[in-house]
Amino acid sequence: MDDRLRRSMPLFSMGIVQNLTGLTARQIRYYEENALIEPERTEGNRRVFSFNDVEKLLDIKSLLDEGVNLAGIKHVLSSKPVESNQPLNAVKQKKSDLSDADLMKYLKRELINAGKFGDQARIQGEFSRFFNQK
Amino acid sequence: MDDRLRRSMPLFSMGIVQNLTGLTARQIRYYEENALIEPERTEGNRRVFSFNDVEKLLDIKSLLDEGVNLAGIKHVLSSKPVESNQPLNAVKQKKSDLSDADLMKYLKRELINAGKFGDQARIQGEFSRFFNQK
DNA sequence: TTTTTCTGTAAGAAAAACTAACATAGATTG
DNA sequence: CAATCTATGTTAGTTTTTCTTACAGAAAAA
Repeated sequence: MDDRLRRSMPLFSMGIVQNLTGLTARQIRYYEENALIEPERTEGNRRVFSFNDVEKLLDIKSLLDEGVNLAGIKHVLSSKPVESNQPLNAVKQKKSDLSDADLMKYLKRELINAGKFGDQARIQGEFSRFFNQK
Repeated sequence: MDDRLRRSMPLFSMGIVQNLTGLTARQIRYYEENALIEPERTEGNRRVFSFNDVEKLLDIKSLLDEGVNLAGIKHVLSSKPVESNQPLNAVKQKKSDLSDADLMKYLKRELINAGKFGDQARIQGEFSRFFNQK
């Protein structure tokens, strides 16, 4: 639960994600169009990506490099060890009587265990993916 | 080292940081103006904040809540990495341009918060700092 | 060959972010 | 007390970033 929330928290803007992944905006939007990712939106309709999204984009990238097409990638991703494919909205639904502010507090509280990020045990996790790009 | 890179990596746009910290853009810019943080810039001059920046902003926020002024906060932040090991004299030396009152506030705060900041945060890493705010 | 897939590019619009300037309540200082 | 300083709000005008939509084309698939 903690993990799912943390990973689906909207954090990164389009520009950042382009830098992080090396993908173009066009590609990223196309993958969204094909339901491979579901970034949140700001009030003004700007995309905001989560760890989950970025991680998926990196997966997509490397699978594309291997010659897998989008249809194949979609299958690979959907059969991936769950963690969380759920966008924040799904969580929001469950807590439907919470205001956004309350949800924020809730998230922050729930994310106490985010220290896992630094753990050796999670060396395959998203952080190493972000920062050990080759 | 790897850690330092990660923590100083530019990741977050202004809007995200406002959400993450609850501070206004005006405040954030003002703190930068006063050299409390040094976010990177995009080619187009937009700020891009690191984990470090966000963490500092959260520190600033909670110190402000405690009544410490920016001058005091500046000193607290600059001495933070070694806060618990630093002998009083060294602190006093470093803070020679602080008024006695400010120094008093600073010291009091250090005592009161001896455990709040450092320990848990140091163990769990920056993420818990982000999301464990109250 | 024809169609589909994936990405590029361009145009126009809107959001987000920037700087600079002025305003001000609450502290601090003389 | 008056003057100044601090920290933040607000507004205006500008620039950057992002958005959608549409058209184009190479490569792969049918």
